[in-house]
Amino acid sequence: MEKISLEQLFKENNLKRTKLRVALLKCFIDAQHAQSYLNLKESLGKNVDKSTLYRNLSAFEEAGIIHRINDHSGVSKYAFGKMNNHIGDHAHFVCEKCETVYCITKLNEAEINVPKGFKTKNVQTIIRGICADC
Amino acid sequence: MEKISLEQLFKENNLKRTKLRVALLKCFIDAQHAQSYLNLKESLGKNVDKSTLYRNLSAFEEAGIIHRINDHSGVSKYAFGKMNNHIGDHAHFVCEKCETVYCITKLNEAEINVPKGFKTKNVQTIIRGICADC
DNA sequence: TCACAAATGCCACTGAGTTGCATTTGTATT
DNA sequence: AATACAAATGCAACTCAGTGGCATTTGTGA
Repeated sequence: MEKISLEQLFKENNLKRTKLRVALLKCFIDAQHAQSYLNLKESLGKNVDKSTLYRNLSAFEEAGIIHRINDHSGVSKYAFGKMNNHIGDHAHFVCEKCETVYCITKLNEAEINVPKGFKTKNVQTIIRGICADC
Repeated sequence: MEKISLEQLFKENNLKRTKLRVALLKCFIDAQHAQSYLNLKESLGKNVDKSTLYRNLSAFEEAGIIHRINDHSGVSKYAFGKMNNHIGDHAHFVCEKCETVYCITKLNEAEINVPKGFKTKNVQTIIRGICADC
């Protein structure tokens, strides 16, 4: 767990330091798991605007501050840190009981046999199972 | 490519043989790639009812005749055959240019390091890249 | 403190997928 | 073949995640 300077994050990415953004980043830093729009809205208080929140999530994602996770639940989840697009570098574990999404790093590289003529750019892996808490 | 008896499929799964279902199954048998709701509607003619089509897709999925694929595009795609839920058994290749989804079988087993206390049930893999046709 | 782009809030919209319900159709039985 | 009943269909209205337009507000650099 390394220390993060919010001010630096904003500066580096040409993002204005608004109250919502500070609160939002804190949510991500505090969160040990991936957060959905609803999780975040809950944490931030009910009076957060949907569009604004989604726009900030997109902005943060574009800046590489967070990454979006599709866990096949139908709602996107977001987690702190840049999604590394190299093969076998980043996987997501979805608990079938509590639906919590964990980011799993340093997954062994999987040798993927794609047919001739196909070019692999990146591989995303969803592992379903039961987490340690359940 | 093995021969498939439609009648048998219907019988085995207690599904009534309706015109739409026959046509729908033919779409899947003919299709070399995964099909979205819109693809199927296109193939079947515009006057197909949305609910009915979706209900049939669910019925076929439940019967194990087709499987649903989440390729992270926001729309589900469906392909003939049962999705095998064993680790490393079935992956999907999504072309970044034409958005076609290919089912890739016999992918080498990936050794997944999940943290202690986590129990893996199945692994789904999405490979993004460029297909042979693009 | 001024000026302006960027961010916000509100509202209406899109698009995938679902649900309730009345009508129709496939099939098993007489 | 006629019947009877469950299953399938068609239609309309709905849910829910996420987006887009636009007027207002706010952060920041000059």
